[in-house]
Amino acid sequence: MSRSRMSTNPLSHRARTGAHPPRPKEVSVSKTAPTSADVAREAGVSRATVSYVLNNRSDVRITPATREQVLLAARQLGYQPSPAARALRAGRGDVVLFLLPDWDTTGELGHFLEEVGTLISKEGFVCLRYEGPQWHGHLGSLLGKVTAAAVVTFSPLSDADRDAMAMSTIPEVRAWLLDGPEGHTVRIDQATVVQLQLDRLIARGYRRMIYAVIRDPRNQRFIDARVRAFRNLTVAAGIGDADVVVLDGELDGFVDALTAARAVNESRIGVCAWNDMTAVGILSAAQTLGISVPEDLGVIGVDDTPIASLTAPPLSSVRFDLTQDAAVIAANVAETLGVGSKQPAITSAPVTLIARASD
Amino acid sequence: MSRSRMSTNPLSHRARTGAHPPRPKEVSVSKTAPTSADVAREAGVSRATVSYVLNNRSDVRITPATREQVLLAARQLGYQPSPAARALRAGRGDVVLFLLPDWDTTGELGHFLEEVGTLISKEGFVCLRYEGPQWHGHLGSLLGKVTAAAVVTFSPLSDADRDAMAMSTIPEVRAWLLDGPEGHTVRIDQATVVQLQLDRLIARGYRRMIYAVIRDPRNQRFIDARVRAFRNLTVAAGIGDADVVVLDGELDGFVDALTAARAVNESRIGVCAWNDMTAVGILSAAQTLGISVPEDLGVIGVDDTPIASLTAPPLSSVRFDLTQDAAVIAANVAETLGVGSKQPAITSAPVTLIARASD
DNA sequence: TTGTATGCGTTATCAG
DNA sequence: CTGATAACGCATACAA
Repeated sequence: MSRSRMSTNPLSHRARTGAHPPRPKEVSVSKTAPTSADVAREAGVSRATVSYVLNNRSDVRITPATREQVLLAARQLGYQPSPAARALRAGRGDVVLFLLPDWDTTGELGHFLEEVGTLISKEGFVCLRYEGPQWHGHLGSLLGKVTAAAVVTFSPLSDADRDAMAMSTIPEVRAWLLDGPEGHTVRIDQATVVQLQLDRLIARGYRRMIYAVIRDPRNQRFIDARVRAFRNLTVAAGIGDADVVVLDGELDGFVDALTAARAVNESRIGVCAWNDMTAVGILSAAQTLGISVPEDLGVIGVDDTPIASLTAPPLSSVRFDLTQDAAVIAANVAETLGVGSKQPAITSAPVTLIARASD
Repeated sequence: MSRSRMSTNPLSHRARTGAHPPRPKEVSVSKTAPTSADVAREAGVSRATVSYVLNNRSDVRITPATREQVLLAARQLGYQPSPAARALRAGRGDVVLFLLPDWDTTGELGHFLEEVGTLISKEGFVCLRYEGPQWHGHLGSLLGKVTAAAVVTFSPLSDADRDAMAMSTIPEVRAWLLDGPEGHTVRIDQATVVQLQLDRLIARGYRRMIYAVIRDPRNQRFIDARVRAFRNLTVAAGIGDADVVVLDGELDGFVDALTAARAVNESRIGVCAWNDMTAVGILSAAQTLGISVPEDLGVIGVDDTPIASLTAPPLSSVRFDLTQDAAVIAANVAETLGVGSKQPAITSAPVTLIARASD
């Protein structure tokens, strides 16, 4: 564990800590935030009374007059309780930390996160995101800087991070969209996604299938799961002519792949695309080669992104809805935090196919 | 009287606190995190010494032996300093809060945010994002829950939020990508983006221009700025036949718009698209209508997203690079935090056109 | 060089 | 019902 105190200059942040310098206690415009003691003085009561009023506790009875005094003083001074002091006193903060993998948080996943955040905020907590690849391996440092009430992870942590997490007393809530073996975690069933694509293509008369995916290390785990599902499902469906093509993000590669596939034989090809962008590449390659969609080739994307409505022909796509899962995660967090009331049943995300013209 | 009664004795600290809550304090597996006092006891030194060693202060000299003792004890106990206590003591926390508008943080903007985060983390702070539309109007509540060292805003705050910000003692750093009038803030010059599109199209021989944009309230301010630039620039370039079409995200609308444009006359049309997705719509509409690109119609997108390489033909696109701006913002934050060393010159984001086959 | 005492702002407890 | 006061964990002048 890194015990380095980082480069924080010990002198600089002494600027506002009034340990030494004589503090001019004036009601006038001062740069230091007012404390509950200031409010108490202004209202002519004790600090305890201020605390009682501001936290409006039901087990203590305060004279309405006193209460008003306190409220007024607090408003006048613009009093805001110090989160640091509260956290120190309470033993935990009000921040729920989202540890996001290097995923694309646009679209459905973004909604999911927002939904969870909204739900949790109802319990008086605030959800902050730590995003990008930067935090990997530095979780310990992070936890040393922010007083978190809980950490929500969306994928397994690295060894170092897991250790840091275990070392701390902060609870981890797992919202693993992929890796959860069972139970207390959300699962998007990747096999269902592929199955919907295949079922549709089979229903439309395709007998020859290709799984097309753009190489992307960020999503490797998801990709692996889907490819596995594709292999299993095609075998189960008795489709012998199934293939997986891995591409990089250039049109040429798509054209080549399609050319090669057509060279084998000219039968109609059904393409299960990893996502909508991959599907766009397939459509473009087909156009380039003069292959007509959906007459000679069908393609179905995943995610139902806005672009699916803008291709020619418009793209059929599989979408999943994480709304229910958001509620599950929020409930898990609430329970972990000891503020939960209800416990929604565990559901798996509804997955549906949005049919458009690409087949 | 009782004032003098309770002197903080490092030894009695634990022993005598058990007045009310009988807290069993064992060295064994306890759920509470170890404190610096625990480390001190374990190492057989005072709390001050522990603090000195752990913050490795240069103005105090510690016996190497003692230092090792402390370090060892800290490691053994898995000691992690409490952020809450540090924040309370220091008067400010180590969290820099990014207040993100409801923007798409994929692509270049995402890189920008990561870059800023990485830079700031070098100064010992951590950047957390508060994302989505949810926080608008609730900034006060947020600031009451997290001990932030600074808040970085990317667009103007609402009145309520601005008041809350002003009420607090937390400094606001403005990284307004669009609204900054001048000076201390980052600016993506929207006019330059449009200019690059137009220059290219003019160079390729187009004399009739259309600005195409997909309706999106989230980006309205950016859209307005670009449309304004388009109008000004086409007038300045002596292009009389310039038009702006606002679409929603369905292919039909694109087809209709292009049909209408071709109905006026059959001259070649240059399309400045709001972004790559809009450009995809244009390409699809052209394909649907049998208009060949780039022979009869040219289109240039913005953002140079991965999809630009996957259309048929591949899409020319304008990209901007916010790396330098990230450094500027990071420096601003550092300066505000009083930890900054250098002050990079203010630059505006380099904007370039990536030429592909769509013209 | 190390130990002692104090305060940061909040809340809980208990005596008036 | 109110007032005084003890912690929470850390950092640091100052004394030894």
